[in-house]
Order: sequence, then C-alpha cells, then structure tokens
Amino acid sequence: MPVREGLLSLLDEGPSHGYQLKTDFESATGGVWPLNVGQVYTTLDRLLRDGLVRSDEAGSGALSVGQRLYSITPAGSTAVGEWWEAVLADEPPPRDELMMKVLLALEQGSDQALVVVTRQRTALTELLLKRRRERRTGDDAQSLAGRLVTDALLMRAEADLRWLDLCEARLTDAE
Amino acid sequence: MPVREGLLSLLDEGPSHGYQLKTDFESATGGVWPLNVGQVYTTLDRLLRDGLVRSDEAGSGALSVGQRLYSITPAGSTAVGEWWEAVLADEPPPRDELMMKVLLALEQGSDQALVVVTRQRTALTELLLKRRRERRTGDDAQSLAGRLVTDALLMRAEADLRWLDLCEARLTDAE
DNA sequence: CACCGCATGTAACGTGTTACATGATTCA
DNA sequence: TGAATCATGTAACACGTTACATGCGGTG
Repeated sequence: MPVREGLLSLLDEGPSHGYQLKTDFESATGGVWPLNVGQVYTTLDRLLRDGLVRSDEAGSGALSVGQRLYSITPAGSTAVGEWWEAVLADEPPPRDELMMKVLLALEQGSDQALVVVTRQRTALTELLLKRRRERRTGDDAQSLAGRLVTDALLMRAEADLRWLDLCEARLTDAE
Repeated sequence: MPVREGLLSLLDEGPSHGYQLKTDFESATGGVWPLNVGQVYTTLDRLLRDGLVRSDEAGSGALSVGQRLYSITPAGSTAVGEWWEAVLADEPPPRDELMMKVLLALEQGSDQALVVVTRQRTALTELLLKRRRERRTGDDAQSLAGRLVTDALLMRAEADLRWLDLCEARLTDAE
C-alpha cells in the first residue's frame, strides 16, 4: 500500500514523470527504501486505471520525446487527503515477523522459544549499537527526513529489544 | 511471508489438515491475527508446489471422507530450521506506514507534517490507553502467547508514540 | 428441519518485486 | 566512442486476501 499512496502524494505536489518520482520517493524517505523504477510504472498504471492519475502525452513544451507527464486528478487529490486523515488501523495489528517467529517457536515448546529469543536479541543488540553509532556520526550531514528515519528505526529496535527481554522473563518464569 | 512459514512450522510439529491449521495458527498468535481458511489452502498448494509439504489422500485410517492430511517433507523441515535461525534483515528496513505517512507529509511542508504527526499521536495515545487497560484486566485469563502479543503491541505503540514526540520536537525546532 | 461448525477447495484480484528490453542524452 | 544516467515500459511471479461454492455431521 505505501508505494501507491506515496506516489500519489508526490504527484499531489505537482505533475512529474516516472523516473523523477522514483528519485523523489527515495530522497523523501531518506534513502533507506530503494524503489525499483519498474514498480513506479506498474503502480502508475494502476493509478491510471483507477482514475486517480492522468497522463499527458509528450510533444509540446519542455518534454523530450518519449517522456510522459503524470498529473493527479481531483479524485486522486481527494484520495490523498483521506489518506492523510486516516489513522492507522489497530484492529488486525500488522503481522510482524519477529512476533510471529517467537510465537510459533513457543508453540513448539518454551525451550525452542528461548533459543529463538536469545538469537534474535543478540542480532538486535548489534543492530542497535550500529544504529546508535550511525546517529552520532552522521547527524549534521543528514537531512531532516534522514534524521527522522534514523530515529524511527532506533525506537523500533529498542522496542523490539525490550519486548524480547520481556519474553525471556515470561518464558523463564513459566518453566 | 509469515503465513507460509507459520503453516510450515505448525506442520513441523506433526501432520495436520487445513482447517486444523487455521485454528492452530490463530490460537498460536493469541487470536489477534484471524486467518481466512481459503488462504490456508492456497498457501498449502504453494508449499506442495515447492515440495516442502506432502499431502496424503484420505481413505484408510481415522480420516473422514474428503479429508486430506498434510505432512512436512524433509526439505520442509530444513526450511523451517533455517527460518528459526535466520535473523531479521535490517538492510531495507520494513516499510512502515506510519513512517511513510509522516515522511511524505514532510515532503509537502513541515506544517503538513505537524498536522499529520499530531493527528496520529492523538489516535495512538488512545490506543495505548486501551491496550494498557486490556493488559491490566485480562492478564490471568490469557495464555502465555496472548500475554506476549499484548506486550508486543504495547511496546510498539509506545515506541511509535515516542517517535512522534521526537518528530514534533524536530519539526518545531526546524521552523 | 434448519442452523452451525467442520472441512475442502476455486477464482479472482490487489500490491509488491524483479528481470528484462529499449532508447535518448550527456560527458569523459 | 563508450559508459553512465535518464527515461519508459512489459512480463512474470510471489504473497496476501476475499468471496464464493460445496458437502458432511451434529444439535436445538
């Protein structure tokens, strides 16, 4: 879902063409989420199909041959507006791989769960250190977006780590 | 990805049939992730196709007519083992909708970003309170899995909230 | 009997993802 | 000239998701 809405929101700032959208998307997300160009075009096709985007043929103006300019339609603008306003659904919480792994391991016995928890925690601890280093070093050079992304990943990693600790406590209690 | 691996890991405990797998999957995850039965069968088909699972026709034994028994193959067991050992990839971090929304809003101006951040935080705060209540009330009745899920969702929500606070601070600083 | 839970599956669709093919422009 | 980047697109596939159709069995 995010790619679709992402492109739409970028087009809401003004018309653009496919390749530019790829670049914009990546820079907007601080470069952490590379986006295959092909996907931009397939997604644009779907947006065209749904009437949220309009495509102007090249020809007059500053466009080179073979260039297409995509613009958002009123329906598209509405959709973006609704997306901004929508709050994230809590009801079926997003399926998370870490959670699933631990829960399914638990299904096979608390010893297996403990093994998995321990292994994941080791990896996560390293990752956390790495990210903290990254934050300290590259702070000034990064864009605001880049800094926010770093923060988010850090918060997430810390939360996961805290959860794994809790898991271990509960698992050892249960034994 | 999780559904596939989930069913496979359940089958690693012993043969089962489709409907049972649905039930097991849901109980293993504390009931927060409902799973459409149809998806179990489509996923099982894909596992069959990949040779990770074998399907025994009904007939002899305790099976009623129309029942199929699915068992894991050696290749399947290997795959599950590798899944347990694998640590989560950090390199392209999972695309997160909350993050994307804020980052794309930022692309449209820090005022728009602030609006989005505020709205999401309001909703998240309510959600957090709701989850804390849930945890306090239903603690004894819940299974270990259920408790772990509650914990995880709570840690996540807290992390997101912390991040939103950070966002607001950075955004107001930047103005 | 009618309904509900168990049980199996198919068809269709949506998004994300990759690999591949093609050509224009720019610059060393 | 040759390589890199800009630019467009197609084909194929993976997974998740839903809606739908079918039938058996037990219980009120």
